[in-house]
Amino acid sequence: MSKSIDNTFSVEKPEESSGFLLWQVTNLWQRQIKKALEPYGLTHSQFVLLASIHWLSVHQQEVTQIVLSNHTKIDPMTTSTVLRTLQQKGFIQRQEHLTDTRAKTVGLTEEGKEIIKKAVITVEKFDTEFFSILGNKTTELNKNLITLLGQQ
Amino acid sequence: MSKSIDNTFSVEKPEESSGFLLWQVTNLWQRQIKKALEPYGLTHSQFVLLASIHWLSVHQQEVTQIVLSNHTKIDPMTTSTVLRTLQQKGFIQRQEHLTDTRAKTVGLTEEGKEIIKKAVITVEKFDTEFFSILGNKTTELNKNLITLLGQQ
DNA sequence: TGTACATAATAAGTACGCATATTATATTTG
DNA sequence: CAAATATAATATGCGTACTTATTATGTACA
Repeated sequence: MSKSIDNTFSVEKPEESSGFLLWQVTNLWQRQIKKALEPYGLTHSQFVLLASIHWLSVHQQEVTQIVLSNHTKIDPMTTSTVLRTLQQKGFIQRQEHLTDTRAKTVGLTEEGKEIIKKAVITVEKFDTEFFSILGNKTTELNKNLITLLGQQ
Repeated sequence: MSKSIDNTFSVEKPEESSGFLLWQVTNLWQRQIKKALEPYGLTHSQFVLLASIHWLSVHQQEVTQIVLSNHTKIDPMTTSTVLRTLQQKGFIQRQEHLTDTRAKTVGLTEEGKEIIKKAVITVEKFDTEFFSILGNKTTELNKNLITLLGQQ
């Protein structure tokens, strides 16, 4: 009683696997946010790190690369690389940590502060638009995503 | 009536922006599926392309790189690059299209067929586990993701 | 028929995202 | 205190993911 010639796939439409959908939506979102950030000369990862530095600076004493990595879930190596780029661009400064000489304290420059404030507005606007098609289901989506993140 | 020292962010917890959540969940998923596919020596993109070639071969006459690109939403350049790797690994073969000499017809080798059948089982199992924490909310998530994909 | 436009594939280049390994320094524990 | 262990940052290298530009070929239409 085969429904099709081939039985490799357990679903008739592999396009409807959650993983495949998640991956495709993220790629779509990434592609679009990349465009939205173009005027600022920032990539998405650069934006996330700048925004997180800003956020953490307001709420925490010392912002190290590891703290940033944990907060953004960008792996430490990528964090290091991206931060160097941001330093070259003049948006952040890195100095030795006061007590832990292994660590580096990261902070925004004035230029960095200016650009991230504008970029955050752009990204928040973009995000609202991108997810607006869901209407009140957005909360539902967020809840499910948070649940999935909870798996670690 | 400021709730915090800084008002750059419109939400108190930027961690709860849909975009940021989506990106983080996808990164988590990618990291884990990478591990799940390790025994096959396949990356996720390679898996997606192999699975799509298999799927489309069963349902369509000629599978070209553009058809694959449209189906997977992997951009044409990346598709080209990844397919070359898959060819080197001996999982696919590329030959000139019968009527359109610009195009290349892509097909699985016997080895490719064997490995993708096993890999699909692994990935479907992984996906089920990864999203199982959502229980019956998975349908809800899929629906929302499909809606978002509909934006193009 | 020829010319404008579209399409398929790829070259070259930038930037993640992650794995593994290394260096330097902290911290823990016997 | 010294040895074992953990942690912070980075060098190196692979594999996407995408941009812009190029080559070659197909198609439409005046």
